Amino acid sequence: MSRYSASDIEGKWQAAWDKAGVFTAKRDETKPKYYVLEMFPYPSGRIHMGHVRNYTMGDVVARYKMSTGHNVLHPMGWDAFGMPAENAAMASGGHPKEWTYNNIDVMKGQLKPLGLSFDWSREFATCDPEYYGQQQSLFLDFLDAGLVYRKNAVVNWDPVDMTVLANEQVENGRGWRSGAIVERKELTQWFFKISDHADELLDAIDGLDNWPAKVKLMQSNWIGKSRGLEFSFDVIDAPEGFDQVTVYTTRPDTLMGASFVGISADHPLARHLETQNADIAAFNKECRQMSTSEADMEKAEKKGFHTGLRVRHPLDPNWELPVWIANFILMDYGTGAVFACPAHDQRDLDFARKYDLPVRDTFFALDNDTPVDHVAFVPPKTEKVRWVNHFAGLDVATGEDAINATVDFAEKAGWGTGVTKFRLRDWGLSRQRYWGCPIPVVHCDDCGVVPEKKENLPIQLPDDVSFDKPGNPLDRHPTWRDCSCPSCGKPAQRETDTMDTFVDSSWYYARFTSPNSGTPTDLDDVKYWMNVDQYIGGIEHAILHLLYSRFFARAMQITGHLPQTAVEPFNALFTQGMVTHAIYKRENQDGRPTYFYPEQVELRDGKAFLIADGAEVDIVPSAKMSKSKNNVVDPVAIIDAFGADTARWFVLSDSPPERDVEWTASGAEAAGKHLARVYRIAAEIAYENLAANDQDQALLKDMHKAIHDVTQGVESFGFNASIAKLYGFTNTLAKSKAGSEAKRMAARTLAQLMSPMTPHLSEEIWALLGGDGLVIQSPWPVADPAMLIDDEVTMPIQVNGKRRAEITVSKDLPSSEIEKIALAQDGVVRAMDGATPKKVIVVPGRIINVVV
RNA sequence: GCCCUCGUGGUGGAAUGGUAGACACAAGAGACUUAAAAUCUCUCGGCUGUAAGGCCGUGCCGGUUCGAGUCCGGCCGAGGGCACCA
Repeated sequence: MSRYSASDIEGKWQAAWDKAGVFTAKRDETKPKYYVLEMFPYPSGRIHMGHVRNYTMGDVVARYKMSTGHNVLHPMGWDAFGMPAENAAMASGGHPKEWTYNNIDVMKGQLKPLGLSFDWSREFATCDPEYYGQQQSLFLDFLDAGLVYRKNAVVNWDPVDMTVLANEQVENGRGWRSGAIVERKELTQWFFKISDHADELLDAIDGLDNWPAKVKLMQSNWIGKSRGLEFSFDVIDAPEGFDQVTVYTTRPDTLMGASFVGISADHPLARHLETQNADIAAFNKECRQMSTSEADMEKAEKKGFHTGLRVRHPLDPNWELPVWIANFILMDYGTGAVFACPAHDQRDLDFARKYDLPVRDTFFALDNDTPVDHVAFVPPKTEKVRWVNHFAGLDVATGEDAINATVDFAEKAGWGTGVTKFRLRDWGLSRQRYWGCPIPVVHCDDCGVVPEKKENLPIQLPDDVSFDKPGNPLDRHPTWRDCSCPSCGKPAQRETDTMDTFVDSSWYYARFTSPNSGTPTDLDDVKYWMNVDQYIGGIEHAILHLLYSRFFARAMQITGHLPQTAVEPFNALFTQGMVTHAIYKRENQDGRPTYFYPEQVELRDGKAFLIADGAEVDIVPSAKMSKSKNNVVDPVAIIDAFGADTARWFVLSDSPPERDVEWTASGAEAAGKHLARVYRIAAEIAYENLAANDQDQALLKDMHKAIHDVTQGVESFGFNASIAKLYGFTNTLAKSKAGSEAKRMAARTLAQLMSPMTPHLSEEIWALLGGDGLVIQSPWPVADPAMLIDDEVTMPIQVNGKRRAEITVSKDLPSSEIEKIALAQDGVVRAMDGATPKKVIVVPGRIINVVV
């Protein structure tokens, strides 16, 4: 009997699957289709544990669905545009294209040995001209349908490198290369009109039954529908054209607590004032010297500048409020102006205290005049509150009524309007970078912005570009921009901006259904395959990627690229947790950190020491694995040492799939040992002589329980639970009596139940035990419900909630009998200490609780 | 700062409101072996007790309940997202 050797069997079975063509998806109207998709990877260079975890989970689902009679589509491709390729080109002088395709080769070579059930015939990379050409075609259709438009928007601008920076390239307000203080700069950019669909995208969340609740909540919050009041303050001694300042508030009930009006530094009034007043100009400039990241803005010190202007309170013409420019007010949300109520908003309160502005109480206790001192006090929807308003005096109402009453009053009096607003902003897709999909439009002196003709697509990226200086090389390419106007034919210039890489990943799922189609999608194919039945990916994509994809599905439906039935792209979503690892770092003298790889570090007594110099380094526990932090772990070593099945089994074991998992090196070896044990047990069974017709009932019962539990685990993404049951079933099998037909059948069933997780080993032992054909093509075993019921149940007995004894009784025994037996138990009698029970709770089959 | 999530033995984790710690890892003891590896068996939350048993225990404080790891409120800590990282 030979030892288990992964390297001997894994290649063999992968070849067998290829030969049988089991993973090549073809339309087949006679079978139910099942489309399982994992978020495709960015080709960063090497696969990491997160990829292995993600694709193994998808593979389990895909293989399980194949076994249950589905026609499965399980494709794989590459999200291949993006900044790292340009960064690499700048750092080491290569070309982004070469870097990207090399990485794809390497990573595909690393993925292949895992034996994943991908239909590789559908593979594409988003940087393939065939793909981004179709994306340009989609863009033109969206443009035609009014789903895209141009407007000004701010970007992070590095004044030294003269280039646009991504938020991640801004470090403490400075450009990552030049170290220059970053400025905000306005550029004309392209936008998708996602906000037109805000309400619908929000409403449709309710129908996403198989999405995680937290993702739905995050999306809802992100879309951020709010009801509020929009109204204007009259400006006293207003500058020409600025008679009023319009504000939006979701808390009109706090209007009597107003203490000042705040406007954004980008507000038209602020922009006007800075032309009149150098101090205001300086303050606004300071406000604009801030990253565009919302987190940075919110964390920055709250600062303001009194404009000297005053406005009249709408409820009291004699009440004047000062107008301040404040650095925390976003021009992009609402009207770019707010009224501040420091009594009920922490940020307003901080601001008021800093600049010595009044704090006016608006809410009071029901029975006395004590103000509600809670700064973030939101009146409860259903309970009544006492609050100050100027149209009805001190009044009592529920919070909701208070808000509605103010809106009603404002509308009737004619100084305000109840409006619905969304936090969701339109999606800016323009990027001033080379390695992305060119936006297929032309700028003509006579005709303005003109869409490129479809027959000229794809507009391909030029290969002869240099990355020796920062900025977009398309801008400085000698000839690429030159073209003729698609409308008038005169010499014109191409747009040099490329598309946000989120565009690429917003429709790839549809392209996988017909990757070679001459149009973005083939209608027959999308009708058959869409929607994605199960989408699996990282929780870090919970908002942007998923929301953009949902928008794209709608836009593609409007433009006829998806059928009416495919409004939502993903029927079910599973968000896996991240693979995390400690970060080892050391602060340099200039304050910037240096990161070290795990293998450069030695761990002693919970501290980390750099092997090179023996000195201690800082440990940041449990952070997302990230290339830039050097805390990635390479799974290839594990695959090489133990085989694919071990790596797969290992990443599925122990941790619940949705939870983050801290990577530790131990454990892979144990997984390998277990698989070797399974092989050994199966091989022993295969060579046993069969005794006559021996039915091992206990073994069969456990087999049916295993079928039930493993199936349930796989169906509900409880892979760790499935594996725990498989361990238990393996132990039962190992200890069961040799030579029974039942044992052989149980071993074959074990092979089937393990096959989604360890497909190679399963094929091997399936064949060893005389299974028919390939295990991947065998129908999934079905549990016999009769075998799942135990005749006897063990029930704990509690006295006042503390466990004192347990009894084993027939499952059909009436509660009154159970109660009698329970009360007679030694432990129960002792705990009751002579008292008579007040109450005895018997939960049949579960527990008995005696209350004394 | 805002939105979201998580917190259980030495470790990963299990537990439809019903026996907390399943299943594993690590550790310890033993069997086999000349020896080692491999394999197999046993022990394994803390305190206490010869034992039977008892007390404590799911980040902290409080609440609901016959019964709370689970539900509710408030804290503390860690992680993810915050629109140009993918």
